[in-house]
Amino acid sequence: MDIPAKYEAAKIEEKWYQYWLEKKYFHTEPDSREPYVNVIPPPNVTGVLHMGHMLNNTIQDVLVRRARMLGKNAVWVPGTDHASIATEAKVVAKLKAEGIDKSSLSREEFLKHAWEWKEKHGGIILEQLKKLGASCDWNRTCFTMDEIRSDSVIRVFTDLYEKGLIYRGVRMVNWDPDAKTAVSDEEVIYTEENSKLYYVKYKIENENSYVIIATTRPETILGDTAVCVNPNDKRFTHLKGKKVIVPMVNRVVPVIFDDYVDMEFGTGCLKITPAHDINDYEIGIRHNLPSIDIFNDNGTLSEAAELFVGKDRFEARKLAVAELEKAALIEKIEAYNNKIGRSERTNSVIEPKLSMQWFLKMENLVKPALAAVENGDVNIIPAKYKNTYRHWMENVRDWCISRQLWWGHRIPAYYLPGSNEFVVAGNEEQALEKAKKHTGNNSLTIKDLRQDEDVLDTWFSSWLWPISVFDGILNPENAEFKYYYPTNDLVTAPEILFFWVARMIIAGYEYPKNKPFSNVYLTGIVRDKQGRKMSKSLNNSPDPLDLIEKYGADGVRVGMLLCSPAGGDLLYDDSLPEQGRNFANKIWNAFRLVKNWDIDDSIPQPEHSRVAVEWFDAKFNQTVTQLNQQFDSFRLSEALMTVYKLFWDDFSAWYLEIVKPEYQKPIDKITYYKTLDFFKKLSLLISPFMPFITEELWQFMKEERDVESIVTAKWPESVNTKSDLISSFEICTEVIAGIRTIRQEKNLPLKEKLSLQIIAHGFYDNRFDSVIKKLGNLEGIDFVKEKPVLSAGFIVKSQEYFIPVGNLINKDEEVKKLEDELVYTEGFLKSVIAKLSNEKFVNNAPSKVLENERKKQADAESKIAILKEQISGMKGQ
RNA sequence: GGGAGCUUAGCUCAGCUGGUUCAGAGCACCUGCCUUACAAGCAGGGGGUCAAUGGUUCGAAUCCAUUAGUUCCCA
Repeated sequence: MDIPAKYEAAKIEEKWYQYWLEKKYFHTEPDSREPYVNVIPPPNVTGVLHMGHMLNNTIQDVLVRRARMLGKNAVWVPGTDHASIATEAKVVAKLKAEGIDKSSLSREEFLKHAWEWKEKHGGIILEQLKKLGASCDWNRTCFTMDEIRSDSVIRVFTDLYEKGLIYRGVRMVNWDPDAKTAVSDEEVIYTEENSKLYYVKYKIENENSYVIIATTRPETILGDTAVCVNPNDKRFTHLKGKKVIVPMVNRVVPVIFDDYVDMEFGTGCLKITPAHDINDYEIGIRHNLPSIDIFNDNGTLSEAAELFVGKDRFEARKLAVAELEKAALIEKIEAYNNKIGRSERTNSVIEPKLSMQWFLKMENLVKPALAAVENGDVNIIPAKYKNTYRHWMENVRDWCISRQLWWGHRIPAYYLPGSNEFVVAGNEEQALEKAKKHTGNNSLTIKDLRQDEDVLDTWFSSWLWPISVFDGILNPENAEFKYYYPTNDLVTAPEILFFWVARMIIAGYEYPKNKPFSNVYLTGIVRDKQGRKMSKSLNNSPDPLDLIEKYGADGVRVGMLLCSPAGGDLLYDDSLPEQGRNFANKIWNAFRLVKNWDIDDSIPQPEHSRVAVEWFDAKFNQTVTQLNQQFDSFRLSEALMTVYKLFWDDFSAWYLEIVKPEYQKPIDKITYYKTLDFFKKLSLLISPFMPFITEELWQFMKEERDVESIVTAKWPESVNTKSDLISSFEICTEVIAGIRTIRQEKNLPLKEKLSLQIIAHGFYDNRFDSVIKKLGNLEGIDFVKEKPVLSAGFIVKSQEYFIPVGNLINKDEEVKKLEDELVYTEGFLKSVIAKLSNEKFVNNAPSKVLENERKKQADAESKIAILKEQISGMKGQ
């Protein structure tokens, strides 16, 4: 057979992926089997694959492929998220580049552009996932804004509204003046930035004195409605009942007293701007202060500011400082570091702003979701995130679900003509009916109603994802939903534990009244070698597709998994996929070796091959048991390493080397077919991690396989094995290593046959002597009573081994080696005896531990005897 | 400021109920090999006061406390 010496992933990956699709191996329908369900965390519809996706989707694919091999009806539902803010921002930017301003377009016109953009760029990421080998059921691909998903969102909104859980209210929100929308707390990133602290003089009314107030935002002085001090602050007791004059606008405002003020900060005297600071807002409510909103939605100053109207807030700050300086109202300016919140999407400085928003009451909704994680119905991996989850759920605030955008699910609230009253309904017709009933005015038409301009937060659609992908909101009784829900494993990043995971659990208990999934596997964050998060702005993220091209999808998958324990960050380096690629090459070459053997029916199976088969069979079965445990506890990195070592160390370095016939000699039939069978079974274990190369090999194994594709093959059974054989083989490997070490130390050529002489003490296990003979390249193994002259030796488990090496022996060196070992062993024995003569230890330690210590003592004592004898023997020579 | 976690070999990490899995793995490193499956390889080897201190215990990487460094979440 002609198989190239280097494995070339690029040549086969595309072929097998197409083959899997044609055969519809990834598609499932409900049947009598147990389902295994995984829904993809929907990537942004216009996004491109980054390293985080690679990690996340590799893990999902490994889980899904193994479940499929376990005989479950495994389905992985793919899809994309409309991602309101991110997508709208991209469309706005694209239009801007074409000279079109969003504000010049109607809502309908803008949405037309947005949909065009989605059609053009949407789903690229899904095509990229195919390159990775993701075994998604593509027929089930969903989009959070397709018909079923949109209708589900609207249905849920109206339902929650009718339950009294959705309300409209004025709230302080995080306003993004660039995107002109409110963003959630979670979407604001706070960082330390250099700014300035301005000490401004406020004149006390009817007095010729001032209070000094430190502020980082002098432009907001225009919105001040009070000055506040701590009631315990003795410096300001004289201000009781006084009023001060706000600079620039000369507004007279009261001095109020509130515990909130930190006496240590600044001058201990705080200006209160209820419209533009969350704490001021709360103080404002407590003290019944008016609130003056001085900003427009785009961050420029409004008419209410009186000064600098129309100027940008940062421009206004400069102007305000100049104005204050002109009036000699600035006492000093200090450099100051403070935390500035910026929008995750636009990087614009967040403006706290009072605005009318829609909210979902969370207090009661979270209760079953909190309980589910506490009682283990939903299992979070790693468990440390349970604490974080609990903390958030116990301190949950109402969810601001409206966004001032166009791309998304428009809020189904319809305002009555000339009024702020509204009805909430699933569509215009229903809204009209409700409006007529509400007003008693039957002449109303659809045109009289005005739908709310806002859309819903993106998470308000993705929180339904595990339900809505099976149409479980609109048709909760449908057969698919009943079969597939609840799903099994959710794999996602810890950063969206709250935005998404927690809310899905909430929705699960509110709608189908059942958990959305049983396990949440939180991956780490992919970082670069310096520990920095991979990001576009740092330009430190490799393009996943380049990596796949360079190392093969299998290589990249292995690379991602090798270093990613659940919840631990992954410090990415090119050496990782390289290791994966090397592994693929190793597998490839092992296969080449086996497939190129000539078989001779007439030769009997050599003894060394017979025991090797017996041993590897035991080792394989033992490893499958271990592997299953690792999978079941989501220790995927460890599982991969287990398979890696089984193939590389046990199978390639030991088993194949034992059974390998001499150059250009044929192999016996029994060993050949046994080896191919091992290869087949090893491929099965490797295939969830490396689906492409294992499929390629599978196709070469036409005679051995029972199904056409490895995708649908059965995961090997684990049977109980003789661990005795495995430990016996370990001794054999130590003996071989001992021989090899002597060969290397004495510079004995590999081709020169040596003889091994053994002084046996007690029972000598000879089961693997044929193996020792072959791999040690020995001409024979003899048992002797005394140490042969001019020989180098070693001890394994109180058996003495010697290799006669003629004059190459350096007596002094050998004696030194033995003496070193003697010193060590005597020290060891001393510590064991100390333990055993400690009465408290003997009385308290479990018998198993005691037994072990006694065995240690016996072993050490016999070893010391041997060493002493050898040393005196050497010296006597 | 409040909360949670982490610190084990040069790097990334295991170490699950305190005791033969107790100091481990992979990579990297060093030495010798182009031994006809694989140099993307083979064989051999070195390397750690388990962050520090104190405590509990017959026994601590493992449990407790304090400290230092670090990461994340919330404000």
